[in-house]
Amino acid sequence: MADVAAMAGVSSQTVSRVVNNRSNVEEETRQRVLSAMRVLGYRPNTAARALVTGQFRTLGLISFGLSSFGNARTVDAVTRAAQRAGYTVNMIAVESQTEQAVHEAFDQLTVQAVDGIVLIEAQILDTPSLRLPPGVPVVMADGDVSHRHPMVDTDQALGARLITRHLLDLGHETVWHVAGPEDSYAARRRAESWHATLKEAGAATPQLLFGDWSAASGYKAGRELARRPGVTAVFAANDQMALGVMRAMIEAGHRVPEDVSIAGFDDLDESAYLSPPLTTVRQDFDVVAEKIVALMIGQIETGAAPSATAFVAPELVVRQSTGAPPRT
Amino acid sequence: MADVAAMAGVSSQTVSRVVNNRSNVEEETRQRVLSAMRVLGYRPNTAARALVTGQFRTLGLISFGLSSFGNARTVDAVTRAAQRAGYTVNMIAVESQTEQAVHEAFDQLTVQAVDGIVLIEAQILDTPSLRLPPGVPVVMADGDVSHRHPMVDTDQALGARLITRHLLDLGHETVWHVAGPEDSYAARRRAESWHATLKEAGAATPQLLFGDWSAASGYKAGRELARRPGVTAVFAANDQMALGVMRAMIEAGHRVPEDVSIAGFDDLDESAYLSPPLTTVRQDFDVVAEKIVALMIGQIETGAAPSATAFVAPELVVRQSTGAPPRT
DNA sequence: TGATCATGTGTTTACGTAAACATGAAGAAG
DNA sequence: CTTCTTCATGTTTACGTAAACACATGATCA
Repeated sequence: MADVAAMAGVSSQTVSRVVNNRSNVEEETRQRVLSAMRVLGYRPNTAARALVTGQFRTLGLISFGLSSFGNARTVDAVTRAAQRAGYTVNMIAVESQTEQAVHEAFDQLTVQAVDGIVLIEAQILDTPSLRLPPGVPVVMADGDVSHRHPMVDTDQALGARLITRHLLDLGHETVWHVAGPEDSYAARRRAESWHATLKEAGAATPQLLFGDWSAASGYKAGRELARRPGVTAVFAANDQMALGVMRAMIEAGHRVPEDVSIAGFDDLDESAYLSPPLTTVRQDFDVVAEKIVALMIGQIETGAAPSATAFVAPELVVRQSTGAPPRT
Repeated sequence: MADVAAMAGVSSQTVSRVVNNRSNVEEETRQRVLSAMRVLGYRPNTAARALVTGQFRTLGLISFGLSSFGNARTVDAVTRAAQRAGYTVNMIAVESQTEQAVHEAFDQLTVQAVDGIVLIEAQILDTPSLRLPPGVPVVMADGDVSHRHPMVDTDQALGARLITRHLLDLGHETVWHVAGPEDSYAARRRAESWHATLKEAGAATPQLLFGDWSAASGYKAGRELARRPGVTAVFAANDQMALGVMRAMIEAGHRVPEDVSIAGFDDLDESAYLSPPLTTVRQDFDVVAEKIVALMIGQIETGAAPSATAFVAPELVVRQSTGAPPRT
């Protein structure tokens, strides 16, 4: 910076003003500084800048890994949204979903310089015990509404209702559900809404099965369901598990959708090309990410901590894995 | 830090020594400082530390998005490997795969403070024109061997050979190939190896089809192949495209694998649960990531720029989507 | 015994930037 | 014509840390 200043024949403070686009610099001087910057290949030193401003223009992102499609899409979308807002994303993948691990991640991020933290796919943690570093804004991309941090999420309840109603409307007497892990808010909300929708419709509420979002766990649940007579409709809490259920059903000799209808949740890019193509609920991850980043930046720049909660509506996508129940 | 020093009755320099685990601090003093740190909730300021050391303990990661499974797995694995090595990862998702965009990403990362840059899924760029900022180590996770940067990758050629040989050994006269995009090194290497393997075996070398890694593009290619008589074996350059090909074949009334064998590349978690389960080649992303990070950190800490290239062997996974050709 | 050395600690300084304050010149208002 | 503004720019300082150097103290060696 000193070199640039010398070359342009101004003080370093003027260079700083040009770099930060301050108004009170004469156009001619600005040009002189800019060309000196170009010639010398000047790059501002983020560390020094952060030291003096206390801002890093970086968001911390804590997630539980990218193997689940939903997480990967959310991480991707948040990263892009943050970039558009001029922020960089510092990602931390937490191995196990324990409070201890999340805690360490927070520590690492606040030690590492971030202006705010986005927590994705929050498992159900004893959050009061998570003494988060004060002063660091947090936004959750899943989690309990009662948290003292703003939260943005797909309207899981609406999605589950849409898919359950769709199956009931096709004439199925009831709908079985393969839920996500018990300690996931998203999984819980989907399951609760499925249950409520069945009750509203006066349908029986079959026993819940649990998976861990993976196709393997869906397959396991599917084998159990395949053995059970009278199962004509299954709603899996995500597409990966739906895929596993479908495989198990087909292996057991059931036809989809003639003998059993199967629906998922997420709408992977691949889901339209499964055999048969999967009926599912599409989440708009981009909109969720936009809102997360907007809330985040609002908090960072105003200092306020709005306790806002935003839900984004998902959309039912009917394909060929669901149909009318077999006539008995 | 000054507060901690005052509380422990030492100089700030001694606190610094404790924080950095220097040897020459008396045990008793160390304990006094540590407890003062705990009491005051002291967190070192990364910006100040980086300013004075010139190190950020952060890796920049440039990728073209997480929608392709291979990328997502690589990003995930690199992040975890970096974390184990005490580094944080700063992720940048490049929208379009142009030199311009990659260039901007580099700029953003060097302005943002990183010690090194990992470039994933490098498209074929006119790299000489990419005047990368000097002094910042770069490791590529795909790309041309001739680059002046170290590269780590799965042995694409071996993988393609394994799968092509597998299909030939089953008795197929030849194997069709749906390649990834033309400007991808990985896609090109897989296609070249497929071609060479066919030639070695004296088999015909059918016309190449191209996709863009997505299931949709695989479906499109599959519809074309389904119309063509005599296609008994298809090797798609990744599992997502294989899925699309499979769907197209099934829609066209071909049975898999009785009429046509289909194989992929990557081994998604889901691939074992497709109908039928997909024969594919498993890449060991974790090992690739480990090597990337090791090379990266080696460069950062020694300052040397080894022009190393490491290939990680993939593994053939035979499932039910491939079988003997139909008897004519 | 004195010189040399290792060890634990303190003091001073530099890192690169932006905020706060200071200055001088040109224009506006009275 | 004076005084007050406004604007463009320069000067000084602070941010929090670690490196470099300095200084005691006690141990080790010839």
